[in-house]
Amino acid sequence: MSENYDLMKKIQLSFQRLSKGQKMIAQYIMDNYDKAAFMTAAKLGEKVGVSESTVVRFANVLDFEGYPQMQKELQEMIRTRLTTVQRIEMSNDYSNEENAFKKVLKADIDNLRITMDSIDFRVFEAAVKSITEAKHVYIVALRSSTTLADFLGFYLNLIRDNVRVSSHSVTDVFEMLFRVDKDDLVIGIGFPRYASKTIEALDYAKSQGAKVLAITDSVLSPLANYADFTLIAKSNMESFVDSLVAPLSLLNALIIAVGIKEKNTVSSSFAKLENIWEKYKIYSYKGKNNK
Amino acid sequence: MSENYDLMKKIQLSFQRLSKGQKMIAQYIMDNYDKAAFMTAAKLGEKVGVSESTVVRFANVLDFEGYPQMQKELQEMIRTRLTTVQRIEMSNDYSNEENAFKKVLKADIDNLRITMDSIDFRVFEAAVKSITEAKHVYIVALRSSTTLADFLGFYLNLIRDNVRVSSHSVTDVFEMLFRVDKDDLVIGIGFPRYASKTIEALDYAKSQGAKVLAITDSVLSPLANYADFTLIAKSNMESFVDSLVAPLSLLNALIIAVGIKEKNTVSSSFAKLENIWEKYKIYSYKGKNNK
DNA sequence: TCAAAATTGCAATATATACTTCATTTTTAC
DNA sequence: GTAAAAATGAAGTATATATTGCAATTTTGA
Repeated sequence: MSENYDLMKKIQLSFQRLSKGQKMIAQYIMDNYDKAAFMTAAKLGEKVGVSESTVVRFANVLDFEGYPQMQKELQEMIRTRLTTVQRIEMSNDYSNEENAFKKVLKADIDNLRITMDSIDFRVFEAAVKSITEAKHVYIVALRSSTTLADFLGFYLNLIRDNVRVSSHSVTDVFEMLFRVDKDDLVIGIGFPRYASKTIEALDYAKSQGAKVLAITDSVLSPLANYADFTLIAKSNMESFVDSLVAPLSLLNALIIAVGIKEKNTVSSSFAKLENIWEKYKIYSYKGKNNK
Repeated sequence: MSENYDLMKKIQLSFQRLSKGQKMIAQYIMDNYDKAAFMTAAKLGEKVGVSESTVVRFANVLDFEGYPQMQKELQEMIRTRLTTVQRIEMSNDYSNEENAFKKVLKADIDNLRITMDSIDFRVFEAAVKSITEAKHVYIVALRSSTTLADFLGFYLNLIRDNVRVSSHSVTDVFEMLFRVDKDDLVIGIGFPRYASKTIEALDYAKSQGAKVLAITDSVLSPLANYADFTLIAKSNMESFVDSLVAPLSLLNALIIAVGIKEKNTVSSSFAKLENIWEKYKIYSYKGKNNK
């Protein structure tokens, strides 16, 4: 995965022995390589507050023959960051099925990006905390979201006790939530079209004083109304399939965050978790090699 | 999602009324904007096989004052494509939990990218074809992969009849496959650590002459040994959680491809599928608006 | 605190890049 | 098939950009 990040490394390695002005240039390039790559020596100097000459000399210090050579490497770096994904986006050739396939994956990548850029991390942190602190955790989801609930439940159960998942049959939901109280957390997962039973379940949970975490696709989602915390993951897809890719990734992050937090806690599940980590390695190793 | 793709649109709109040489330039820029953005007029001309003058005139035709102005817009376009994802990759700041969260999503984006870049599309096409042509489709998956199987089964069932999914209990698998024959397709989904029951099931299916499609993480996967087609989706994750994000996206693509194919086929399920598309729109619309 | 060394900015110079003219070739329309 | 119109490339010119010498300033180390 690590390609030719050589220039950045080079700058970092040289950083100590640079002059003050050159350090400013180095810092700017590291923080804004995407802009710097397109600037002339003069503009870059102006931006940093240093003369054109200093910029040129900076390039020399880094063993470049001149500024244009350094610039070229910056540009090459940017180019390698523009992967196939973006190229497809640009391409006009939507004719064949291959691109159609790639467009689906690209749409999912976009969903992930948007999710990543728009997450409110304080909410995420609060969600992690509430999962670790709750006496019982209940996961409620219906229709296609059940797959997400199963996944989340599977891993949370490895990490901590008292995690329950609503099964596919609708009548179970309220039975499951019958004893929910203020020390519990109810996680509701729902994406369009939102199942009304899920909403009702969250409503009930809230009325019983339980904490409610909603995982859905928008702050306008009906699930958000009944939630103490709402985590947003995009699920747009230009077809009849609801893409649960971004929500799934969000759950990955959530599970890992909870895992890390639990790992640092002296608790009964600690040894168990350690076990799982260990186990995972073994599995992975065997799995990859037994052809 | 559509930002300032104006330049590309501009080129597309103008395309018809361009001269032959200019069309070549236009085509090159659309296909290689990432390279073009860094070229001088002379180099671009050389690459396309046209004179520097023609390149400059091309910029003029597109209403730019000169070549540098056009180049600037190309560069701006590239900049907007470098999203947070890549910037995090560059950033040295791995200290806080927020970045840790983003790293999980980033890892999933990478998984998707690798999956997208490495898929053998002929296999994908063959897989789609075999799904549409099979008399019965059986989906076999165990452990955490069951969530994927449920998802795939849910949607394939909307599109066509005779789709069966192995449930969570292991004994069911062979009962389910009891009547499998050469006109059937068995889809096996398995990621490390590969469940041996899944492998045995595929082995059995093959011995009965059924077609076998494996969805797994590597050509070296044991599932691949028994498969007629193997679709690869990366599931690497630097933690105890197996990320099923890329596999899920692959299934999205598969489902949509099958859907499109079925849509164009005169068959009993056609009307049903149309119905689903229609339904989806209604759901989506209602879903988004009923606050 | 002071002098040597290093760094810097200005301005002159050199180079790279873009633009334009004009003669030649290609395309278009009858 | 032919002439007018359009497009093109070569070469010269103009402009933008980079480099460097030098004097002024800042930093370093005793």
